[in-house]
Amino acid sequence: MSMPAENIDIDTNIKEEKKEFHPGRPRSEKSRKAILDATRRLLTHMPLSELSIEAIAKKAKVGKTTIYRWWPSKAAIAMEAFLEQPGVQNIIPTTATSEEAIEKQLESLIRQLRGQNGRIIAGIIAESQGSADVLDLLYDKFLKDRVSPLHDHIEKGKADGIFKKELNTEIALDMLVGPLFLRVLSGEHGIDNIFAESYPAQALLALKV
Amino acid sequence: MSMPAENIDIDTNIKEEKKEFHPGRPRSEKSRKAILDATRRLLTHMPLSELSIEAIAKKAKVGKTTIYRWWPSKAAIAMEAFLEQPGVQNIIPTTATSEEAIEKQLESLIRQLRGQNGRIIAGIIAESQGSADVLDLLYDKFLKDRVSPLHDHIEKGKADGIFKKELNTEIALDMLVGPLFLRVLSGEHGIDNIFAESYPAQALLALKV
Amino acid sequence: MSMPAENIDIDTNIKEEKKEFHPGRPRSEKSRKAILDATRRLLTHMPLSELSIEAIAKKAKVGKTTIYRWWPSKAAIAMEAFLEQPGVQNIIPTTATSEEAIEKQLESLIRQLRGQNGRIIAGIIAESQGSADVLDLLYDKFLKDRVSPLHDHIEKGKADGIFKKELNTEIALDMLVGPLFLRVLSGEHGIDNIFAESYPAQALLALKV
Amino acid sequence: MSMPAENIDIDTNIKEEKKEFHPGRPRSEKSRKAILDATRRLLTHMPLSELSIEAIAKKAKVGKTTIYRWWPSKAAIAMEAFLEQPGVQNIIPTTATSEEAIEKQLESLIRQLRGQNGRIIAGIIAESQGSADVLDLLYDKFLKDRVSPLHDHIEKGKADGIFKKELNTEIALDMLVGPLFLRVLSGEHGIDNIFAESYPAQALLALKV
DNA sequence: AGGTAACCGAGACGGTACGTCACGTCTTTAC
DNA sequence: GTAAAGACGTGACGTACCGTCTCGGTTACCT
Repeated sequence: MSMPAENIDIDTNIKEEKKEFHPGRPRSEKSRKAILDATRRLLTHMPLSELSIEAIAKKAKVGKTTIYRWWPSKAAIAMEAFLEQPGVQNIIPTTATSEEAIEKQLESLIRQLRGQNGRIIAGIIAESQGSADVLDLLYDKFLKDRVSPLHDHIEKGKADGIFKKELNTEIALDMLVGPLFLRVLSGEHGIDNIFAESYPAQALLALKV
Repeated sequence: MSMPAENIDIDTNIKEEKKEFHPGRPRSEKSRKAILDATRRLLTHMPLSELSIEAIAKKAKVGKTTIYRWWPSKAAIAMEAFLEQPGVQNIIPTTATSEEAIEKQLESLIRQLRGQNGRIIAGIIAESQGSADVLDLLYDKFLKDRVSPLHDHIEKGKADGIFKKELNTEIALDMLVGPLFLRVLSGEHGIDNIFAESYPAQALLALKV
Repeated sequence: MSMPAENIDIDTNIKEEKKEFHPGRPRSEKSRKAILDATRRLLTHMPLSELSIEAIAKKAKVGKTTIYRWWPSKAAIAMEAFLEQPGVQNIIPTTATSEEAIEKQLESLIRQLRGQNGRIIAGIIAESQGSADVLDLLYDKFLKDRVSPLHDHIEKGKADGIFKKELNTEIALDMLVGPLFLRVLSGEHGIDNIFAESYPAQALLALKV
Repeated sequence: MSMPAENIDIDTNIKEEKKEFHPGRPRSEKSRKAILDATRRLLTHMPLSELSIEAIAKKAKVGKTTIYRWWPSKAAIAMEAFLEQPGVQNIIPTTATSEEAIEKQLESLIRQLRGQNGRIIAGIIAESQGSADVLDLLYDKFLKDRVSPLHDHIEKGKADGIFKKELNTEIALDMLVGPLFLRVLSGEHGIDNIFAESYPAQALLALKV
């Protein structure tokens, strides 16, 4: 994965402690939820490319300005709507062998990318081809947490003599996740049952000596 | 690769013999070339998503109708402009071992997908997320010829005992080409020199026992 | 009526005697009829403004070039289609008093301008507002024969002491035909039964001492 | 005149008192004026039939949407541009004999329909032949106020014994205004000086006993 | 009989304008 | 200061016709 460098959000922790003074009317949580909800609903009927900010605003009964104030693009809204769903949070398994860790992570990814969810991510990948910002967003909000951990496990597996030492780790990483995204981008029959069940084991098989 | 089934054009051979009569003014080869050329030029300055049919028409000094008469979408124009370039024709190596054949084919694919060309294909993949027609186009005009041949070589390699027998051929196919497209979609630093040189060998390494 | 000056077609008489040599294939009478017929049919469904040359060509199974070769505008086609119909030929009554002649002529005009036919003439008048050629056509092919004869009868009526001497003949002429065209241009309820029956007498009433 | 029945706008008076709340950005008076002004300027160079909404938008430096938001057709824009000019407002003379009132009204109409203004109205009449909406517009915004008042004066004149009792009032009305519109539609030499000066008296002459 | 030339149908061509859609911004009142 | 509403200028969409052109093929008269 040749993705952009990390972009640590330094404010994240501070926010909790320092109650900054914000004059004026505070952001409406109701609107935020209405926007993300409308987006999710609309994306069940149409691909991200056909989704328009105006349609979201209308469905959420919200001014367009409110959307533009808080999100830079429809891909960003879709990303947030996607991540807020139950079942897409990424849980990093604490203790396990490299092999088990990779298998679990691939299973988790497959779970997150099947069906409707996969189509959202596919849409965001599509949008990213015309905008570096969306590409960064995709990496920061989705890939970083889900793909990077695999890197260390591959290295460890190689050190432990389980995986082929000659494999370039970066390329091995691509071989683990490449097929996944290829399927996600391949339309309706993307990640089918057979693939979902057999892929993690098959991927490991390729790495093993 | 879960792509649509082959769609053999039974007329292809007949076309050469049977000179069909087409009443009316014949299609202008000059315009066809001007359109593809303008498309190629414009795509060096902008991604496919920003390319407009109107801009092509203007640059090619051609009516918009002429474009719509012959191509169903800007992705189709881009595909044809891409394929017409020297160096993207797919040559299937005649005699070779499975291993060599796969290596050669991967090298060829990498050559075809580096730099500007890769960005065109990435754009077409992006467009395909909103239109099944474009997805079919991508398969019929590009993937079918370049990816399918690998399938047989994987099977042969497995039968010869060179590749791991436990590998599902379909999935192995995805593992060969998935990383390639992942890089192509990853932006500027997509297929770099290191990847280009080491990938074919690395991919084979994963398949081998 | 302030219409353009006469435009005598000097060839008209000559044509009959002098059989000019026309090399090449002669004009197709079949096509001519098909075009006028298609035009008439289409004009029952749509106003002249919505009629397109392409629609005529398609309906008449004729090349567009054939139409453009023989007619300068769709108004000209409509005019010819209109005039070719039975019942619109103008017959000048031979002997009569001024009063009778005017009455007959107005009755004839009303007959020619009622219903569907009126809508065609209304369309041609509309087209004439953007093109002097169509205005000339309207005068030469339609108005000249039907309206000018009234001029002399008005003068004669004034001389005979039947009509008001103070009336300007030109203006009186406009007063005779103005209301007719006003109705024709007034849409669906243009020339209704009441108007059709009472107008000639009413118009004469206005002129009489 | 067989025009649609009156369509009294009952809200007119209320509008002044009741300040209706209109959420959102208010209509731009600047754009409205720019559009009407551009239309007026363009119509001095070309007939209404050649005027395009796009040309207006370009000249007025305004989006096409802004035009379509407020006007249903180019005829409607032309009508508004026409009516907003000084000198085309219709002033109904308060006290006068039927004869004087008709004469004044005809003089006023002639003033409003001479030259450039007449060509605009002619264009609108032309457009109305393809669209009932434009025909209604022509009646509601122009004819109703200017032609209908004549109706009552004709009746009164007949009752007073000044005008011929046998005249059908509707037809008499057409005889008063028919010649006017006939001239307006007759092109460049439409309403000339001779007509303008003599017509009102001539028209009355036709009605009088 | 063959040559010549204008005709014919079909339909592609470069254009212009259509009316619609969505963009991202701006301008209003209300909270 | 944020929010809903919706008008604004912009630009691209895909379509309909315009009037012209370019084909192969037809139909007459004149050598």
